Amino acid sequence: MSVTLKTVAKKSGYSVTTVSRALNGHSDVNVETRQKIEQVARELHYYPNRVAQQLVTKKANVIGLYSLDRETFKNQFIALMISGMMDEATRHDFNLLLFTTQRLQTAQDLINQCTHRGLGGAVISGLRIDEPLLDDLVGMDFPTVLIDVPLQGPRATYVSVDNVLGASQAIDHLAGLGHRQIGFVNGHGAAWVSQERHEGYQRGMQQNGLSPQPGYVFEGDFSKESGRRGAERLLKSHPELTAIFAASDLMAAGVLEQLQLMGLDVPRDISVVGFDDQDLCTHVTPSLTTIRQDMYTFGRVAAQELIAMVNDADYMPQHVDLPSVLVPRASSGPRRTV
Amino acid sequence: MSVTLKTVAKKSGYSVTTVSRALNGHSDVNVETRQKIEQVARELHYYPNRVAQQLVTKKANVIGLYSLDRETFKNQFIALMISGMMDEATRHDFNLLLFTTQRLQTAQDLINQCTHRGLGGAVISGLRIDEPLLDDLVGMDFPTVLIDVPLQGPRATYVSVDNVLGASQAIDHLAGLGHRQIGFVNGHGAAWVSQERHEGYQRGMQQNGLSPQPGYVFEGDFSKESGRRGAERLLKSHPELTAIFAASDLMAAGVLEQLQLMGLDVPRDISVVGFDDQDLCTHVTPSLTTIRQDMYTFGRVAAQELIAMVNDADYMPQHVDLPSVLVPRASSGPRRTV
DNA sequence: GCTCTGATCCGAAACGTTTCGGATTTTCCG
DNA sequence: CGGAAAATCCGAAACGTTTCGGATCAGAGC
Repeated sequence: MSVTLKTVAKKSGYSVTTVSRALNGHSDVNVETRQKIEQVARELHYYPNRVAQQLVTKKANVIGLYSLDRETFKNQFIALMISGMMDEATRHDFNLLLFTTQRLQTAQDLINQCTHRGLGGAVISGLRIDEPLLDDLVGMDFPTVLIDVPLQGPRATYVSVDNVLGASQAIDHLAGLGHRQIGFVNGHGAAWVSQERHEGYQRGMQQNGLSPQPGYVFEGDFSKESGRRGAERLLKSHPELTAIFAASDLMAAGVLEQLQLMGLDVPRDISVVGFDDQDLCTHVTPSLTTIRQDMYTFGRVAAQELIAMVNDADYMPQHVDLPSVLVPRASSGPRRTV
Repeated sequence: MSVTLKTVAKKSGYSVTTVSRALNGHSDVNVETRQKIEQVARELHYYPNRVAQQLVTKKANVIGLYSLDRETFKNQFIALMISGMMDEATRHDFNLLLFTTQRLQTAQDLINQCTHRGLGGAVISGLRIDEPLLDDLVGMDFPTVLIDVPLQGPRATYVSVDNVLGASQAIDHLAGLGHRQIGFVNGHGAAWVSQERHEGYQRGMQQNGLSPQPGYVFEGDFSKESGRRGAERLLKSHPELTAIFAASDLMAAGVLEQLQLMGLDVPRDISVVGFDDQDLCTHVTPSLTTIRQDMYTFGRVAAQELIAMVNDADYMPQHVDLPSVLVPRASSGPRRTV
């Protein structure tokens, strides 16, 4: 059968206890003994049974990623995040468990589910800002890291970029190119990042001495189609616009498509800036100027904070704002001088 | 603390054994007793501890996805597959574990690692065809499903599309549009799909009465950059080409870029067909005609076969060839009549 | 010589579940 | 009514690990 501590004990002539302590680096075992045991363990290809380990220590070396929005699986957002979490998890010898849920239960149920699946903590992605569960979550004694939803507690934190800053960087960039009438295609209001990016848009406009008119803002839903609709609507009612900032690359791609459909040349007639820096930025023509957020690092940092919490009950989790950087490409250019 | 079988037993007045059997639907427990116990369990919010369950039953309700090629995390390939696996896993009340490994060990080591992490079986993605581990894998008594690498055994199978057919569909499409000189930008030879698609290219040419010249084939590496190089090289040495088939969408995007750089109009001067049907097909201009393979279903089917193997030691795993379908878009058109 | 200390090892209990084998009670049938 | 069969329940062992509380022994200090 499989090789267990008992097998190693029998072969090496020591007791199960000693073998365990030797392999775990405890101090009360002779150095020669330890070496002999390690030797035998290696020969026998011994791996500790994580399940048994977990059962007794109750320290679950497992973290989970709870994804509430299945749509995100269609873009590379989630894949890069998973990639980052995985690297961090293997570095700490943790396992990474994945799951989704359609309908949400109470915070307590969610945590019960996690606990009994053996999770030590969870990263939750795709929560809506109006989720009632959110308020309860902060009080729970279960390590949690949220993605792009603000929450701070003794056992909970979140990671995001400074979306206000990111959006204002986009506006700074456009204003620097001479644009004064800048439209904004936002994501849906249930996402926290939408609120933040909207504020960033406003602040950016003001900082550059421009007046953000309410009519310059269109609320989309992060889909490409909504980007198209946004561009159409904004330009129909405000033909004076010379630039559009979209709160996601996908929507920006829709904007580009629609503008070209309307016979406008980007960036000669009108500039476009997106948000995220997904691969599609370089596939689209013209290539898309955007605000980059590094999703791989999102995953790493989230996993890092989570693991720190799991390993140390007293660890005070830190909120991390990752940097957002402007990536200039071909879709933005100087304002056309009439 | 946490509520266990013992808690329920004490509260309900029955023994741990009976509670366990009641909750698991065994027949030797009175229907009234069962109801009473279920009632108590519900009141107490009892969830069985999966870890303890796993330890004793040894039936691990956990499957894993082993990803060997980190690059795939950059495209949506893997995300969709994960999504499909997840749905199938939750449907069967299985957990989904994720991990990668940089360097490969022996098949035995790999399986040991999996087993001791509590995995009941694994989906392996990104294996190279020349991987020495591959030969050993077929003999192992560990449920395995490979993605896009052929392997059949009592405890192993693979899922893929019929890549020969897929590629020949692309050629049929182009030949049907009147093209006779069709170039081929392939992926690297270490991928099984490359060999298959190459054969499909040849077969497609022959079926349509065309002679596949060796010089019409360029070996890339699935990257966009290699698609650009491929287009450049092929057209420099064979300017008579009126169509190019690329073995992935990403390479096709590179081909498109290069062609436009060379002043050629797609599809007026030259047609392009890709493979995969990733989202970028619709972001690129002109939108990309391609051979669609449904990665979400890849994941579902892979998980399905795997779970069947885990649940039933006698289950004979089936190889599944998913359908490939041509998705005509704007990048392919009739051959230009001179 | 006697206790004390430190080094080294081990037995047994515990984690929460399933299951084997048996115990007890009830029902059924000739 | 006797006994077999069925229904219902339970004790104890097992899964593989960690850890608590010793046990043993050598050497040190007096």
